[in-house]
This record gives sequence, C-alpha cells and structure tokens, in this order.
Amino acid sequence: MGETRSKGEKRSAKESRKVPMRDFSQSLPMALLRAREAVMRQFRPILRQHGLTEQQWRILRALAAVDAIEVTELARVAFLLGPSLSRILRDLETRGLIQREVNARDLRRGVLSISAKGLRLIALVAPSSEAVYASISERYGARKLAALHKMLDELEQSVGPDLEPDDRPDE
Amino acid sequence: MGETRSKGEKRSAKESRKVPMRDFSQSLPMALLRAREAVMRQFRPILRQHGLTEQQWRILRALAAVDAIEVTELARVAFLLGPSLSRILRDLETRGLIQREVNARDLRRGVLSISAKGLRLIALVAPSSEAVYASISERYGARKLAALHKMLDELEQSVGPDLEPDDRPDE
DNA sequence: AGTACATGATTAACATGTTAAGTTTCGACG
DNA sequence: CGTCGAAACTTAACATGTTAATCATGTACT
Repeated sequence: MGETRSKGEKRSAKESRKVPMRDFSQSLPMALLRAREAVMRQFRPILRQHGLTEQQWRILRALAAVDAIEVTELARVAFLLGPSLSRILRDLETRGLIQREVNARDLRRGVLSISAKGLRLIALVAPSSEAVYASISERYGARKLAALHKMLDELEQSVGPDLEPDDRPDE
Repeated sequence: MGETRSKGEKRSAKESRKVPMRDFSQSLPMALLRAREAVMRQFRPILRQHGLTEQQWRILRALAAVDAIEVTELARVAFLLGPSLSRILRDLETRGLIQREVNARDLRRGVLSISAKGLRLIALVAPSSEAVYASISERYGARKLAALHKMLDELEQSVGPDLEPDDRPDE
C-alpha cells in the first residue's frame, strides 16, 4: 500500500541485493498465512458488521451444529486453545449468545449450548458468509478447491499427526 | 491433549447428533489454519529455544537478505501489520539484533538493517530450521509441496488480488 | 478415609492481530 | 511562506495466540 515513488526508484537499499527475499515466498508457513489472509479478508468485514470476530463466529457455528458440547471438545472442534476459548465463552455468555451448565456427573466439565439469540444471529450472518464462500469457490474453481482441501489435509497428516499421548517421542 | 479414555467412549453429548461439525472440516480458512499450525508446531520449539517468536524470526530473516530496508517495505515483505512491526522492532532494537536510522531525504522513513549479533543468531538457528523444512519436504513430497505452493498462490490471486489503491471498488 | 496424581477449566503474563487515532514530516499550492 | 492533505510511522485499545501456573474435581490405590 502506498508507493508514491515509481518502480524505477534507484535509492539503492532494496535493489542493492539480489531480489528482496525470494526465500519468503517459498516459505510454507508464509504461503499458508498469505492464502488464509486473502480468504479471511473477504469474511472479516461481514462478521465485523455484526460485532463478531472470526473466532467468535467459529464458536457459534460449532455450537449451532450440535445440541450441546463440552468445553474441551469445543476447543478441539473450533481449533482454539483453552485460554482463548475461556475468554471468548465468558464474553459470548455475557452477550446472551450462548448458555452454559455443568455436567452433573463431573463438575469439572462445562456443557455449552447456543441460545435462541445466538441462532438468530447466525441466521442473520450466514447468507452473506455463504455468498462469499460461493464467490471464492466459483472464482478459484470448485474442483481445484476440493483438491486444495485434500492436499492440506494430507500435509497435516504427513507433518505432526497430532500425537496421541501414548506414541509421543519423549518428555 | 490427553485422552485417558479410549475411543469407544459413550458419554452422549457429542454422539447425540450427526457428526460433530463436518462443516468445519470443509471450511477453507479452517483448513488453511490447521495446515499452517501443523507446520508451525515443528518450528516453534526451535525458535523458542533461542528466545525468538515466529514473527521476530520472519523479520530477522528478511533483514538478513538485504542490505537495508524501510519499515513499510519490511511490513510488506514479512507480511506484518504496521502496529505489530513497530512493537517488534522496538524489542529487537533493544536486544541489539537490529539497527535503525532515518532516511536523510525523508525523515519520516526509518531504515533498518540487521546487526552482527543478529546475523550470528540467524546462523545459529538456520540449520535446525532448514532441517525441519527438509523433513517436511521429504515426508510430504517435494513435488507435491511445489504443487501446493502453486495452488496457494493461485488462491491468493483469484481471491482478493491485494487491491491497489486505484482499482478499489468503493470507499 | 487419605493421599497422590490426572484431568477440565480458568487465570496470568506476555506477544501479536486488528482497527482507529495521533504525530511528525513531505509535497503541493495559493 | 503558510496551510492543507497525504504519507510513514507510532500509540492506543481491545481481542486472540501461546505457554505456564493455578484451582477444583475425579480416580486410583493403599
């Protein structure tokens, strides 16, 4: 953003070497981050209009798909760490978008469910959200998108198979 | 982490519906996030051992590849937002890993470069980092990895082409 | 029962993401 | 030369990421 100077600038700092950071374009984490950002840039404004962050939206969607769910399980499904989840749940509960109880058989476990208000909010946001997703799918190609999903899954598998507590190397 | 219970658990909350959130696995942002996390899980411990965060490492790498670079340009290359970059630069400068001056022709522009100490740190971390990358490349397949990179780039292009200030729809 | 350890969840502390507002410096223009 | 708007950062404020520590409850074992 903001190249007041034209490309032919001869200041000397960035042209003084090969190409400024070809390395980075080849960094896998960076490539994934950039791609994700490009996608999220489409969604964020929509969520923001409804006072939701990306993570809050993930949680509401997750809760909407089940009858009830425990905190740990929600963390796994929504791919959030415990501390983040705790803070967000506190907020969502305050806003009346979700409800929480405790498992009678195990008082440590919190049981969560979405509220009517939460469901109404989802119904309000979903159309725009799905429209954006449809647009992406159309522009990129549904076939290609499916292939990408597959490759990402496989990457996840070949790298860190999310070690079970048993087959862990050390520690 | 920590499933003491075996897979056949019949607690009831999560089995009470179809499948807990098949939707999410199909969410593109989620898939990208999960893949990236799987990859980063391999790198974070290494960086951490040297007192570096992922972003600090990105900045050092970027600075190491050029003679000097301005703040805005660094933000673009390292894919960081201005505010984050400001904070990190302050810290890295305090630690003596980078140096900063000001462009004599334009006092608004800060000019950054890596210090000898910063270069030594990079030389120290790079081997482990590259070993991890090689491992990933081997396990996933170099060919496939290249294909993934290509698809991610194309996704970035087809979705939000990083609008230049001119061809912006509205606002 | 009593102790020791594991588990579920929250809190703490620090770093970054994200948007808005503020500061300083440029550049153009009257 | 003054001022007005844009540009380059920086600060501010709030939300999340990340790791470690804390708390309460469960479980197993003696």
